Amino acid sequence: MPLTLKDIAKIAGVAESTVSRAINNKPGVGAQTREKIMEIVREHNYQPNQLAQGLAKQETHLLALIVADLTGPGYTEIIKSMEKTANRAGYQLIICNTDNNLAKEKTYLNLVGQHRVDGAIILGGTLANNNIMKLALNQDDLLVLVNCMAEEVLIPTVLVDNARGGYLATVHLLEQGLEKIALVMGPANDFLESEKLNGYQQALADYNIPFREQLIIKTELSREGGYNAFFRIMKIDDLPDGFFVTNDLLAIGLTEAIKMGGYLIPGDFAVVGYGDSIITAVINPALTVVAEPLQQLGRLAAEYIIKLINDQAIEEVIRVLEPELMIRESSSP
Amino acid sequence: MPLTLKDIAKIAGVAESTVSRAINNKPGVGAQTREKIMEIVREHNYQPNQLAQGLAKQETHLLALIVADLTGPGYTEIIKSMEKTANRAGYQLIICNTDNNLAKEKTYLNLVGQHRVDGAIILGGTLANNNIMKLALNQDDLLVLVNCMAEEVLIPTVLVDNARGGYLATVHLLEQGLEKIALVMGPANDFLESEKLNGYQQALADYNIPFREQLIIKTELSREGGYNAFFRIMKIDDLPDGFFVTNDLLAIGLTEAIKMGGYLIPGDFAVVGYGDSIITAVINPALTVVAEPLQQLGRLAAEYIIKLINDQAIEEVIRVLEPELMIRESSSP
DNA sequence: AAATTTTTCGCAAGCGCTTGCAAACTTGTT
DNA sequence: AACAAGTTTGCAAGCGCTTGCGAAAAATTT
Repeated sequence: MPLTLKDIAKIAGVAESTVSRAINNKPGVGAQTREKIMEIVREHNYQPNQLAQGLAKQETHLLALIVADLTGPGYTEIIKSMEKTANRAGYQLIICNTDNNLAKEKTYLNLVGQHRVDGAIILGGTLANNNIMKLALNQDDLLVLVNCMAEEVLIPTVLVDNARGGYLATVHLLEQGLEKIALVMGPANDFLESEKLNGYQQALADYNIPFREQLIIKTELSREGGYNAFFRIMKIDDLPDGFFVTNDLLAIGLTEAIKMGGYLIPGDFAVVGYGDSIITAVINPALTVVAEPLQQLGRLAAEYIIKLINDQAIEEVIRVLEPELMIRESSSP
Repeated sequence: MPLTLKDIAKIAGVAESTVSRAINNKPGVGAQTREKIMEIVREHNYQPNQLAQGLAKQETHLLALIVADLTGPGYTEIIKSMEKTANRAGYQLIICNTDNNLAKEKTYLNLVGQHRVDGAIILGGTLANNNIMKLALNQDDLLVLVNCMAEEVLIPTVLVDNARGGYLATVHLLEQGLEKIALVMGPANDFLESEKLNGYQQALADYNIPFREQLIIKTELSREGGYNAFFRIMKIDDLPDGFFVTNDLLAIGLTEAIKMGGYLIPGDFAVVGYGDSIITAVINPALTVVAEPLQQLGRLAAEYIIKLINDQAIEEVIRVLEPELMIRESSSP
């Protein structure tokens, strides 16, 4: 079994408290004493027991990362940068994949209450606008939201301006001279999705193109959803000339369907996707997309929660990042 | 601040020890006392402080997931199932992304020594065959390896039979009547990669096809690597008629290069990839691949480490799973 | 050289929980 | 009714660390 503080103290011939202060380089230890202690610590490769440390200081240096589905688009990129930032500040991330399962969500949210973690980050999903949140808030747990929105309550949040993203995508298509732009999106009860719709509508308005309900296809966020969406839209009278697709899986399905129908991209239909996942880059043709600053999302989220833990002020409680249009083949003139 | 055991004890009018025993449903508590206590616990929504619990019991119920790069192919799928299994057994996973950085690797491996976690899982990467491992082993830390191999030392490991995978892929191409099969792979110092090469050679031997060194292209595991590999191989005298590519990024680059060169897949060149990532499924043409049982990998790894922690026996210290060939368009006759 | 300030260090309590052991209480047996 | 055997409960120590406070030692002042 490993050495304890007490052991080191005995070896050094000083009190535990002195060793503790030396290690955490706190004042109140003489220079030579400190050096002697540190020497012994190095020599024996002593590692403080973080559990005991945590208990004494009432902190775990652990953060819960609550996410509905780890395999979500771009999540690993976000998480990587989150982990990096957290780690630099001495925090670890623990994975909480909820599978959209209410019971698991509750359990995980409880980690904060159990003093298992110092704070939690909720990444994506619809958990945030759930009534669970209120429970969590009662016990003034520390939370940060990433790429999702809480209703009613105000929680520090980092997200991308999806309305802007929708606007950029739509304007881009309009600028190509297209006027009949279809929007293929996920369920509208998802805040992120409805924002994209807003951006789309705003763009149409700015270009004086009338909004046509027919051109909006709401479907599940999957490849099949995208595939079927195309054939659904091909049944309307006045066919579209361009597509704005709000999700990479949808985009894959849609492009497959278009090609299956014998049409050309961007010749017959221009397509703009959302999210700069590798997938949208490798399909043929490479998709023009609205790209999100994934690393920044992760970094900011980590910074926010750490600030919260350390009682530091947060500049903007709702931090909105700008998306960017990446023009590739699927929408070239 | 939340309630403690002491508070509950006071409310119930019993000793702390009794509450503790009741909560952990240990024997030695009368039925009615237990019920009364549990009632109070529920009513006040008491949650034991896991830090204190851990300190007293000398366990954290935390597992370190050490991975070189979270965005690795199929990793999220593995991790998801790992997390699920661990969670069912009451363990949490903490993310340790090393970025192939030696210092970070050391730090993370130390987590075990610091009593920060009960055990660690190393996923992929080349950390395992590093000399760091010996350090880790000194202190009889609990480790499990997934999709990587340790040299010299024997550590419980779960991996896919990559030789078999290479064999399956090559035989499949041979069965299509092809005889000049190029192998595009990553660095051969990676055990997984060299195993695939072994399988490839075995297949050739079984079909009495002479092995030609020229047909082996070793490159970095990236899209560019795959792209360049094609043009490198097109310089040899006797051109190949099929490709076995050991990595999805390589495969993307390679197929791009082939198409760029004006060739058809599978008409001019059949291609078989490795790893059933969504990427290989969505590119055109959809790639025939050797698929790995990702979920099983994750589940077994979690089971292994938990067994180790609980001093239970592990059936097979090196557990080898079977890959499977998924035939799609890129290799159809 | 004495008195004062400053620095260095150790004592002991405490963080919230578990657990061995002994005390108190049941129950059953003769 | 008395005692053995078993059950239920509480006491107290301990897990490894931090930290406020007072004592001892060193440095500074007069």
